[in-house]
Amino acid sequence: MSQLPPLSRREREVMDVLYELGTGTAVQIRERLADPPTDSAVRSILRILVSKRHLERKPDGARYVYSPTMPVMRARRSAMHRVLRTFFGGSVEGAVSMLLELGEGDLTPDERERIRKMIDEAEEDGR
Amino acid sequence: MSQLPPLSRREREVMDVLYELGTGTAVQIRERLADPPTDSAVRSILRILVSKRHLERKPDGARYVYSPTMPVMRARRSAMHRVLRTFFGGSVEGAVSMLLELGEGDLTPDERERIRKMIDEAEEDGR
DNA sequence: CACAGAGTGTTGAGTTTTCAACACTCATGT
DNA sequence: ACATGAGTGTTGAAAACTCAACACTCTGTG
Repeated sequence: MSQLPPLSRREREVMDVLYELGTGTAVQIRERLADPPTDSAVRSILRILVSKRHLERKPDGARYVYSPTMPVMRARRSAMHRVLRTFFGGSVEGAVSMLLELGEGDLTPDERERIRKMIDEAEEDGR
Repeated sequence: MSQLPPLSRREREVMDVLYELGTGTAVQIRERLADPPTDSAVRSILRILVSKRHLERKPDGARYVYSPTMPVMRARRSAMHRVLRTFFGGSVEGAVSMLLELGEGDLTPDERERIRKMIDEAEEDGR
């Protein structure tokens, strides 16, 4: 896929936080970690992630702001693809069904309409 | 969520294989692993996963058959939920859009119809 | 029954992760 | 200028991971 070194558990957790946040400082990231380690532990992990090319960082005044090197879109695609294959045997129908179930409640009529429209469009593009 | 001990990288890979297969022996699992370790390494991991209660095993003649302790449905739900939150900010619409894109090609008109129907049903259930 | 083959269990060691403690840097306020 | 606070970097050691080597168990076949 992208040939980056694999991640340890903590590293993955940090990446998840950053994909959720888009961008963040060491402290912001620490705040979001389950069972948070110390400050310096978080920074060690961040330094490793930078060296593995999973993250990049930019100075912002006195501190650093970290962000994923892999574009969000690609990460999204690959995360969803993995879940689709692993847990739904590749069945889009099954996966959508689960999503609708999860979204039950906070799914507006508006959204539903747009989803219908997307299916229609898929119909046309579909080879 | 379910309070099981966290997984290492290899352990997660093994779990993924078993969720895809449903059930498998040490050798079957090894065959499916990327960059496969030795036989005994796989069994070490399996033993650890059993002790962590992520897997259970049943003797089947001379060998063991391993399977996840967490029901597939629950694992599916939680995997999809994580992706939805982490990569799509909770947006069902965004996630469905990605799925349709991924499924482009092998999505039959039949399936599309059933997906439409699911949305209609979600409409009624929707609180 | 013995033996070959397929599968499993255990041990111990090298490697990687994880982290606390401590030192540093840079702004800001006094 | 100096103290303070918020942020960062480095180190080294404990814990966890990964695995090869070897020993074991079971099943079927001659």
